[in-house]
Parts: sequence; C-alpha cells; structure tokens
Amino acid sequence: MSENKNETEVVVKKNFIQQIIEEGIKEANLSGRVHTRFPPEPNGYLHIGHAKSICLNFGTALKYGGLTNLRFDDTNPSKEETEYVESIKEDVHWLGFDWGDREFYASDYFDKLFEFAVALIQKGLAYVDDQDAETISAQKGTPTRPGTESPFRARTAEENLDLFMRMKAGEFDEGACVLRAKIDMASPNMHMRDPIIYRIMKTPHHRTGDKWCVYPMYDFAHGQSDYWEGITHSICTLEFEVHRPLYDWFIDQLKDSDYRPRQIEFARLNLSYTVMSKRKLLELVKDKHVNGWDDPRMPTISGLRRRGYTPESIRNFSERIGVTKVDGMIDVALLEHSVREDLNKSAQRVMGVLDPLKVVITTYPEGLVEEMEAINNPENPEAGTRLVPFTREIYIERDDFMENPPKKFFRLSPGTEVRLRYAYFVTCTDVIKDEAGNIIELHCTHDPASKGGNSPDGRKVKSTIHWVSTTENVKAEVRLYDRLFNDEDPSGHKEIDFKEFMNPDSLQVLPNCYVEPFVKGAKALDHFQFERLGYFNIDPDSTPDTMVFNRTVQLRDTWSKEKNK
RNA sequence: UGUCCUGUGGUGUAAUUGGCAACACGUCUGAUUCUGGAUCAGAAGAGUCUAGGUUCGAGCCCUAGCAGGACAACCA
Repeated sequence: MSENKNETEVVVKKNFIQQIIEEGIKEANLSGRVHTRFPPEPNGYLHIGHAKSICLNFGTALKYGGLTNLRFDDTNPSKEETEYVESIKEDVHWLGFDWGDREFYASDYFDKLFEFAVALIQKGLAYVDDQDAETISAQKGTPTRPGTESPFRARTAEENLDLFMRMKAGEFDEGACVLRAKIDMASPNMHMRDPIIYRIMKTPHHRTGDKWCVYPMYDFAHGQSDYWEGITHSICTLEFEVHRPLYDWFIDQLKDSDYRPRQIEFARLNLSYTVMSKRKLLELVKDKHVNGWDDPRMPTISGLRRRGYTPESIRNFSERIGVTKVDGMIDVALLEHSVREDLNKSAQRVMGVLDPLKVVITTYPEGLVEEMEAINNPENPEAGTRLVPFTREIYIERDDFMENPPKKFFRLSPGTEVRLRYAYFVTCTDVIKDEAGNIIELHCTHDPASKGGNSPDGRKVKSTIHWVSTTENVKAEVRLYDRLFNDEDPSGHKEIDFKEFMNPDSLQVLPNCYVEPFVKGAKALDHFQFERLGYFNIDPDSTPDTMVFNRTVQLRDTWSKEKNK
C-alpha cells in the first residue's frame, strides 16, 4: 500500500460483508479466519468494476488480518489467453495489492475436479447425457414451469463411468454428450435442474495444452476451488445469487469437516456515462471507436492509468462508494472527485497554454530573460519552488482575453490590469487583428514594480492568468478527453444500441500547446497540474521531441457554470 | 404463473440493532486566496416504496401489497 503521508483517510462505516465477517468471528464458525480470493476469467482486460472487487477482496482480508488469493477462473479454453493473465496481474499490482505466492488457476484443479466428478457418478449423483444442447435446454423448462427428466438420467453408475472415461479419452465429438449433476428437474431454481458440469471441448488450453478435452463448467469449478484453497468468504456479484444453492450443494458433497466457504454477493459497479460489460468494451476496441483497451477514455484499469488516475484515487473511490446489494448507478463525478483530491495534494504545478494567443509586453526590454520563482505545490511546502523564464513575448490562453467582456469576466480585456502569475501586472493597450477580424496578438504594458506578482503599493487586481514564454518553452501535444457517451446509462435502452449514444467529441487533440520548460525530461505517466486548467499526465506516446499530455480531469470550474447561467 | 434479491435527499452510503434520519459527492451562499483551484464557514434538499398493525416510541419488528433486478449458454 502507498506510504504517501498525504494519504487520504476515507471514513466509511462497516458494510454488510464486514458485519457478516464479524458475526462469523464472534460465533467462531470460521475460527476467525478471513481468506478471500479475486477470481477473474482471463478473457479480457480489467475495468473499474473489477477494481471495486479487487479493493473489496484484498481490502477486507487486509482489514481482518487475512489473505487473498489471485485465482484465474480458466475453465473455458476457447476464450482465455495468457496475454490477459499478464495484464490482470499487472493491474492488480498497480492498484497496490499483492497476492504473495498464492497465484492459482482453476486449471490447477482439473485432476481433482475430474476425480470429484467420478465420485459423484459412483454415488449416483451424476450422469452422462447424450442429448444435444437444444434438447437439454428445452427439457430445462422455464423459470415458471418445471423441467422434464432426460431419458439418460437413469443410466447406471457403471455405464456413466465408462462413458465419462471415454469422453475424457476423446472418443466423442464436441457436443456429443455432457456430464450432468443429478439433482432435481422440478426445482424452482433453474440452476438445480441437473446442471451440466462437464462438456467436451477440443480446444487447447492456455495452460494445460491438449491434456484435456473435457472441461468443468464454472459452477462445478468455483466452489470446489474455494474449498480446496481454504477460502472463507467467496465474494461475487449479485447475478450469482441464484447459483448459491448449487455452490452449496457441491460443497456438501465434497466437504469432510466443519469448514465450508461461504458465498456472499454484492452489487456490481455501474458508472454513469459509461459501459462496463466486457462484451461492449471489446466491441469499442474491435470496431475502433477507441484506440485500444488502454485508451484513456476507457473505464479499464489500463485506460484509467493512462488517463492519469492514481491507484490511491481508485482505492479511495472504491472505499467511498461502499458495498451493498442495491443495484445502482454511481455518478462519474465521484470518481473525478477522487482523482482531484489525490492529485491536488501531490501534483507538481506547472504553467501550460493550450490555445495560445501571443502577447507582446511593449514596455519590457527585448532579449531579456528573467527567472520568476514559482511554487511547486501550494498544498505541500516541502515541494519547494522552481524558476520560470519570462520574456517580452509570451502566450496566454485565448479565452483569458475578451474584447467586450461581460460583467463577471475579470480576466484580461482592453484597459484592464491583470496579474501574470508569478511575473508582472500587465494592462492591455492594443488588440491586433488580421484582415478577417480575428485577434492575432495583444499588446500590453507592464508595471516593473510588480515583479514577482505583487505591487508595492498594495494595488489589487481582479485576476491572475497563466502564461508561457514564446521562446523559453516546450512545445507539446495535449489530448483532451470528455465522457465517451452522452447518455447517463448508454446500456439502459432496450431498443437502442449503446453506440448510438457515443459522444463524437470525446477526444480533442491540440497539437500546438506550450508548456514551461520545467516538464522537460519527465517520464511517461508523470502527473502535473497545469494551473487553472486541470490535471495532466504524460502519455506513453510522448517522445523527447514531442511531448504528449493527457488531460486527466479539469479543475473544478465555477466560472464555466457562471457563464452558462 | 415460480425461485432468489433489493427499495433511505439529485447520486452513493449510514443510523450504536426500537429512541425524533447522519456522512460523502453534487448544488447554492459567504469568507479567504497570486490557480474563478484548494481551504474555511454556512444553506437548501429525504421523513425512509405504499397501506395497515405491534409499541410510550418504527427506517429498523409483523401483515398485505407495489416497484425494480437476477435466473431458462455445453459462458463466467
């Protein structure tokens, strides 16, 4: 975990999972032990929803002095790849959590799982069904109508065992038959109607190669894996609620002591203005609506990292949103608040001009370069100061000037005096335009006595604006991001595809920006605050010749609200 | 004509397990400020899905409803 002494303590009351744990400790059912697991399927990149689960599993264990395993739920070789395993490990570590040497795979248990299936067959609790998928599905009935039993349900243990061995030996084609648990076709819970537990797949597995051609289903692997790893609290999302009786049923068949893992469900994270399903995220990537899984607009952990989010901000966010069983929608504003809060304390301040307008200080000597002392981080005096070069010609932000300002605009306009941050008071004397009437340059005078930013006569100015020297600077490309979708809940419209709600202006590239020289040599992912504009970090696309910055998030901006009144 | 889960300010969570609903984000004032940021002070905003009941007292307990969600992959 971060040792940052600025670390924010987010105070949150006990959630329902912690209450369950504490009751368990009181009753000593689990001898006070807490052991959780984070069980991703390696079939895609992790997103902010997984971050919630990671923080929950690792965070809960940490709180109660327990352990957390990382377990890859790799029971479906047709979807899973090693590439995803690596990215998942990187993301969990980046978030600040460590699973020690407890890196497991459901595929570690293929032998034991197979043995267990054999044991069920011998107990008469599993059978091989030769029917095709459609038939089996039809016999399942509906949620409101009971299913009917398979004609193969009554096969003898000997016959089932023989068939299952031959399935394993590869004698049958994919789909020819499956192994089913024999439970209750009339159960009101669909998952108890003789669920399929093994299917034939002649696809090589990313870890076990072609050793197997039969693979266990999720329901037949998850609880058993929990059991073998000694998991006490198996935390998963709400949609598995109806699986719990089956989870418990398998463990009942398996357990030989008082110990049993307990499945606890919580509501998955829904964030406003984004989509969270792997399928939809994959679609965005494949159809090139974004530039890859780590596009800074993506809600993936790799995307957020590239965007400039910090691990601590995500952990705090996760703490703040809490954990319940209520399906809701969290406002992205809360996520944004979490980064601002963290970056405000830690980010190096710097001046950068995104939309440059040239200003000539007509009263300032040509060729002179003065070094102005600037504060690196007002929230942290220990960060010290730096020198920013000031010259006769500078750039300011185009929208920091208005020729005909409204009443509440107190930046630069003809005749008004403003402060150039850490430099001088200046007054605009001339507005230079091209033939089309566009403002191309401003002329200002300066008050030499105000050097450093204060006038000895105590005179006040309404506003302070940022600037960058036209000669002493670093040229940069800046990428501005906006929400990917214009709709609060793009997936929430039954008849309309989520892509219909994409924001066409979610990416804006500004190729001609200027930043003060201080940023020279900064590394990819380094964070800065561009004063008055927002938090930015260095994109990995950055080269020593062209620096590329991503805007993580804007500063809070009461002026823009004022404007829209 | 099913099973399971869930209903608290705009949003998210809390309420010492029955004691006049708290916190965060957001919103709005004001102070302060060399970032229209941050900080500080304050305000508005729910009477807890509905209707009954128990109780001196109910967001918490009981009954009956209503609303939303999950479940019918050889996905996880």
